[in-house]
Amino acid sequence: MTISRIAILDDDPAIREHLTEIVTSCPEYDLAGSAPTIARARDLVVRKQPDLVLVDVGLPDGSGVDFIGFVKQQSRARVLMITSFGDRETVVSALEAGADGYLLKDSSPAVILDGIAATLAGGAPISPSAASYLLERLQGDVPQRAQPDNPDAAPLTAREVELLQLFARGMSYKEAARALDISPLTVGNHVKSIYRKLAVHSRGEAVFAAVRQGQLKMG
Amino acid sequence: MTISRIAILDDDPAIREHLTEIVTSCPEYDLAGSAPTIARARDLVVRKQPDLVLVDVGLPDGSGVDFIGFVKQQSRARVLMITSFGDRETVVSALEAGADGYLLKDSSPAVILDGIAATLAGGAPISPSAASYLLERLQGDVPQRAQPDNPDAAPLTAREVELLQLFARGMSYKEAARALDISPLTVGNHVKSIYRKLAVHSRGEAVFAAVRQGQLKMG
DNA sequence: AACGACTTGCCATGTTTATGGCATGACCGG
DNA sequence: CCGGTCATGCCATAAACATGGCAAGTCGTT
Repeated sequence: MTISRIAILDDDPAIREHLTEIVTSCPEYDLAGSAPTIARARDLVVRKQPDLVLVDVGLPDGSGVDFIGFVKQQSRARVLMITSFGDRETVVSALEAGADGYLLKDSSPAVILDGIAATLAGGAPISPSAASYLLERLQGDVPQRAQPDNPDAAPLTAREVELLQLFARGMSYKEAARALDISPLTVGNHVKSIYRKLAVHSRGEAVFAAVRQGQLKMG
Repeated sequence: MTISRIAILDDDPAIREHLTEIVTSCPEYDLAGSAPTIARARDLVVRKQPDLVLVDVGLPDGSGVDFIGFVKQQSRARVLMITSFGDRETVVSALEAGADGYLLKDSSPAVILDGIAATLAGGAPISPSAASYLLERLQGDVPQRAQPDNPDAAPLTAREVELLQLFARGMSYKEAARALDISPLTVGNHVKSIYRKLAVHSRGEAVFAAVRQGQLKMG
């Protein structure tokens, strides 16, 4: 594993130093540079092409959020927000802009190091209080259809899902049977199971129910 | 601050014990109970009304994901997933179903304790590798697979969509006809139009195609 | 070894679909 | 006013489907 090169964007000298220490204390990270302003950070990113940029939000010459887009456009660097701004607006807009993680500044050095490692590994470290805004979105979009719970609960078997896919693509019993190399009569039996599990009585209803429950994906 | 009461749902006795130790080692948490199956966990949640439930995904009698809805419906407990299932599908569906956090089982006891505290405090602890799936959604801006566009492009009429909805809910021609107060024979004519427009030959295929094209919504 | 599940196979019967063609009235844009 | 689309209606038929019951072999779990 090669050494990862990290850049820092924060206007507070004390915090820059703090982050610098955290980064350089780790043998597998080098500091590619640190900048107090977005303007200088642009330079840094373009010239040094770091692997990861730690970004604050409140900068003298603008918001760190606006800087994210630049980074993503000009390099392949990952972006980890480390800031004290924990409001919904900032969190969501930063992540929408392409940030790969969002840590609050009260995070311990250990958490920050973990976060850096996770980001470089393709993960997305997000402080719990920030993540809750994400969930609001996700859950808000989907108004919670809680199923009335079939008594005969419904995990379809692989075979059954396979059949539903064929039906969704328009196959008849006979065609599906040929596709799976089984008897059309067996297809009928699988269909019985599917109908029982989904509590339905036709292929149209079954396909719909399966899609709704996420047991049948579209491609 | 009163003591928080926590319940555990996990089929592995060793893990139950592990989590029990973590929870009870902390003076501000009590163990409200632990269950190896969804069935027993339902009981637990209803009777003890814990403040937080730690839930695994792979249970003998179903997926922990399906259990989330029950918890949310029957109590005000928060739900923290602690599982080794880190795949996109599971993560997203769990969080959509209402989970308040998602930690992978390789998390250290300290991380789990932090996660429990954060969840009870209204936060949403999410392991970085799981959170990356959330960001995909947010940043992906819904990539919207572009359709190859049928030559006989297909805006279904209101009537046709109406019919498809009834089919998706399992109605036969006759039933749909009664529901719409038209002749079953007319239903057949609408079906012909639908099939032509969607280029399909069965209700199953039609429902699937319509859902995929966003012309048929689920509810 | 026994139990449950998934998968496979068959029979039989009544119902429903899929698809062709043909026709009327309403309505809208050119 | 004419052409097109929409919604409505009817006839007919071969094919496919929905559903019941029955059974054997392979699993993994108990």
